[in-house]
Amino acid sequence: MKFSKATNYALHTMLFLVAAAPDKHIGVQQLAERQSVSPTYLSKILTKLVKAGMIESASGANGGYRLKRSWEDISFLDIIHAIEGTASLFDCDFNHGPDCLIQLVMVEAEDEMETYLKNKKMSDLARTVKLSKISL
Amino acid sequence: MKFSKATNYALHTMLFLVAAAPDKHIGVQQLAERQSVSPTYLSKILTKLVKAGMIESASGANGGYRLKRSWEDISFLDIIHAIEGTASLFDCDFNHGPDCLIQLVMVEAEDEMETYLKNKKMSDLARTVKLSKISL
DNA sequence: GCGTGATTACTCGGATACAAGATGTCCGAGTTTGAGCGG
DNA sequence: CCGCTCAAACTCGGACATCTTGTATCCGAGTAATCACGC
Repeated sequence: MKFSKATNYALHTMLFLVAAAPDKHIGVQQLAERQSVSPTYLSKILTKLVKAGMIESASGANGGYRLKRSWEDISFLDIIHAIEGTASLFDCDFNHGPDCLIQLVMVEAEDEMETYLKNKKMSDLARTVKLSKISL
Repeated sequence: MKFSKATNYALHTMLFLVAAAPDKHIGVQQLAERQSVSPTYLSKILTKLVKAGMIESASGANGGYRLKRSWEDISFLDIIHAIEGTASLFDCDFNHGPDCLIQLVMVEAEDEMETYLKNKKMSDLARTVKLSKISL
């Protein structure tokens, strides 16, 4: 039970894009270098974000990744779901029927976390970054 | 990012003990049979709960597991922590210094879930079970 | 100067390798209960 | 009826096998910009 490193990479990449370059194409190499990951691996992760519609990629020289138009509303939850999938964190696959009390509690708990993450927008965070000049 | 099956087994076992037999020793075989797990594997899981001080084991004939005296206050979180460990779900192990904004958000989100789970006591759930006669 | 082709700098996607953790099994050792047996 | 021994039922813990998943690399293919060259 841990968030994967891939999620960490995705979150940091998105925060960087939102805070530093909302409209420019940034090459995977540059993005990977900041986080000490191999470019090919990061590319795999970012492909998921592309499929989720948050960013778009341009191939060829001077290519790279760029935010899509509607990036203002992207939340932490969006990114996490894109990387980790949307499946429930807990499944009681016994045959108690669908109303396993434990399952209900766990799903509730998960919802608590998710609503928090849903309300945390990347753009809010980016504003904080700019104000306090924190390095990414 | 998923809760392990072991957590599921642990939660169900605890709920069963609290709801059905708060003071008797129950053999691992019987507990394992209910959940279609091998007894040796379940025993490994329950050992963790023993070390966490929630239940105690008695060896020998008619042995088994039994709740400890102070079982009234056991929460979901206690059990989950005993099985999954108490480490944070997310760690940004870059060298941004300790105040990585993303890390802060994720820890906050985790706290949301944990406080919910901390307030869900097993004994509350057991009461519901008895009232509604739901099968475990 | 202008089109055309080659080169370069990129991303994309599949195949593959590797490591770690979750899951599950096996077996020997220790422990308690209870039955059997002899005095 | 009492006490001793022994077998049975049980848990404990370590060692091991297996499976899945996360992490990462490699490479061939495709694509867009740019450069070079010939007309």
